[in-house]
Amino acid sequence: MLIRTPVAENGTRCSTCALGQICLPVGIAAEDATRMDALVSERVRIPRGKLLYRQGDPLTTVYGVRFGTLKTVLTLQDGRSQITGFHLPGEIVGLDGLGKMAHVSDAIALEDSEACVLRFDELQELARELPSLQIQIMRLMSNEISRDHDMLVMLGAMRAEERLAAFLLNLSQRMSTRGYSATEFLLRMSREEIGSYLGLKLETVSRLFSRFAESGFIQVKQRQVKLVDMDALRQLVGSRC
Amino acid sequence: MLIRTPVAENGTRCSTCALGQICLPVGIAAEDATRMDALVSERVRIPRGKLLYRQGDPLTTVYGVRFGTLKTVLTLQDGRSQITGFHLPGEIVGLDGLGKMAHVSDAIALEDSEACVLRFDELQELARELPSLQIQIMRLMSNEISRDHDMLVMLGAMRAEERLAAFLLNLSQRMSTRGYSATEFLLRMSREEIGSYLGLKLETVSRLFSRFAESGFIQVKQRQVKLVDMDALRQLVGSRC
DNA sequence: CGACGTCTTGAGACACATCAACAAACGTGG
DNA sequence: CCACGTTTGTTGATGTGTCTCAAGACGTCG
Repeated sequence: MLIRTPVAENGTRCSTCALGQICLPVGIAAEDATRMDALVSERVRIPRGKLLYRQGDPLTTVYGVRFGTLKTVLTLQDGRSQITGFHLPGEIVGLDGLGKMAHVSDAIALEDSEACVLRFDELQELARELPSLQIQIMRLMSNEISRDHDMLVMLGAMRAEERLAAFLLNLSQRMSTRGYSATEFLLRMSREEIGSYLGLKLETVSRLFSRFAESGFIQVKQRQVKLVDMDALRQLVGSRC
Repeated sequence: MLIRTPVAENGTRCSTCALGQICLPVGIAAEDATRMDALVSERVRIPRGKLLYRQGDPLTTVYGVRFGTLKTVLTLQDGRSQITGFHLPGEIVGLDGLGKMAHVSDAIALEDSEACVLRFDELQELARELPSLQIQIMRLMSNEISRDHDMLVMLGAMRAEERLAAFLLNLSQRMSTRGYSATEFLLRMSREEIGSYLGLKLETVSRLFSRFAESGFIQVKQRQVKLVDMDALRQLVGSRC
């Protein structure tokens, strides 16, 4: 259904990828990185709104986001759903399903996106030979656990205002790591999706945007946001995250 | 501060541990499991209320709970805190700090407990030689991510009643895997701790217990609970988790 | 026995949800 | 390019689930 394209002989792979300092190759020596190139033999394009994988699908591959943005969504039987993450270039998605060898969430593109396909068995195999890769995989998973715990704090202990401020600051930080402006960016997700992620309703999110704008913390025009007073936002959060 | 005891030459180790089918050795062949014995050269006792590790501590070891119950807590600068997990025997704690090589939460004993000390570098080393151990570590981490996502759904999309029902069912299931009764058990945590975990106040938790008891779903006497009508609880949750 | 921590229960407050109307932006096909 | 329907976002009025504050009961342990 999705278009899978083999990577050209001389195409960009891990060892030459611009995301090298964010993605899987972090901390891996140049000579080892070339061995990782064999991992990425194909990529998938995911048009906006389409699913990369679906809850329950057998898991044989995980994915590295190459460009675009994905969301991962967990759906309850009664139809209620929760977005568990927004995924930017350089992030690995699908790791949550490794334990069951089946995907436990849906992954959906928020804009036209592309992902590197990583066969899990090959990844496993190579990790055995490259200790630094093994460490990096564990580090990535550990960081995801740690991020999830931060989210638990947000949902469990913060008020709506604090959650949105933390969300904006977190996004800002991630955009900036990827070479984009830390203060001005385009939200790829709707108010409803932000709400789902933060455990709020879209109306609440919308009101908060308006309130933040009135207070002069941010400027908003549709999905284009500009963080004007990051310190004020930080003060709202009061702390880490 | 905590008492660390070397494991006796002929003491119980991984290959002979009763928790073998829950803990690290899952899926590892008998002859390989004996090699894991070398990993567990000491154990720690954590008396009730004491910390096993603290947010910010450098991470050189992770821990396998041997008996007792631990909670992991994330604290914000303003003092608010969130319990990110309750940990029963056979569970590995500390994995969330691997990425930063420092602990990102406090681990505190809810009752007198004991944990196996696993040096991370040794674990890493052995995982390289035993592919099945490498897989098992990844599986454990993946399961933790997946559990955290389930928690996100609870905190983001469920009402108080549903959260408590899901909590009780989850605890029931975990007790039963460990050979305890699935319907009758002692809560090792206070109402306030349950509340912190579920993103609720202790009064709300207390009221819900009373309400569930009135409805005949459960019987409660202090921390002793008996699940009388599990189907009713499942219906409350309406779904998975 | 008294002192302390834990739990229960009630009354009232408040943050966020719900319901509803409208406005703005977007996409599509003529 | 415009007209149209659809999706997405804004804002207001009202409702409600959970929190807050408070008092008292229970259980535990010195």
